[in-house]
Amino acid sequence: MEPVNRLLPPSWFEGDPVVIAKKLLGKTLKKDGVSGVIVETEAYGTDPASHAFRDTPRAKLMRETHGMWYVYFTYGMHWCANITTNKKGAGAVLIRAIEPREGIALMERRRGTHDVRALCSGPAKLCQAFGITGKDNGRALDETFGIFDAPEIPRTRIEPSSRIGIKEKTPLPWRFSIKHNPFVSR
DNA sequence: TACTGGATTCACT
DNA sequence: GTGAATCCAGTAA
Repeated sequence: MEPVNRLLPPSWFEGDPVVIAKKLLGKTLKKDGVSGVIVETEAYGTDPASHAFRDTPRAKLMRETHGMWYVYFTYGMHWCANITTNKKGAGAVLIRAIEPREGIALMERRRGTHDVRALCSGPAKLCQAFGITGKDNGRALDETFGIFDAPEIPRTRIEPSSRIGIKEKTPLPWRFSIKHNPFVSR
């Protein structure tokens, strides 16, 4: 049994992104006094839906690191936070939703809402609530911005996701979420 | 250099 | 359910 509230080391993120994505559920994300429990993740490898599908500069982190933050900008206004995973092949896990725990007042200010369920129920929402931006891209996970162990082992459901993934009929990416949790996206 | 479309969210109908 | 917001990485020329 692993000790509770331990900062997960980079080696913890070395492996198959699908496996890591599932194991991340129930773990705690902490950043500068704000924290919450991860309730939804998505795994990306080298499938067509993944940035690493092509060998581009942006995907360098996914191809060459594990246990680091990969933060990218999308739709002209949103940030999305991933953790790189796979040492041998490209991989990353997108954090899609979080159940807020600490620093809720700060999250509410950043998000401009008092609806707790709307604070982190989406990849771009949680980045706004946690103050995650492009400045965090390429950072190593540490005590101030990292993933911590949690005692509970959540029940999960597994489903194929992403419009691209479905359209291209690829098995990836895979989305994982804690069953019946009200803080998941959609 | 000039498009094109996106791992999203929100307001509006 | 639909469309706008809005910037950047990637691609084509």
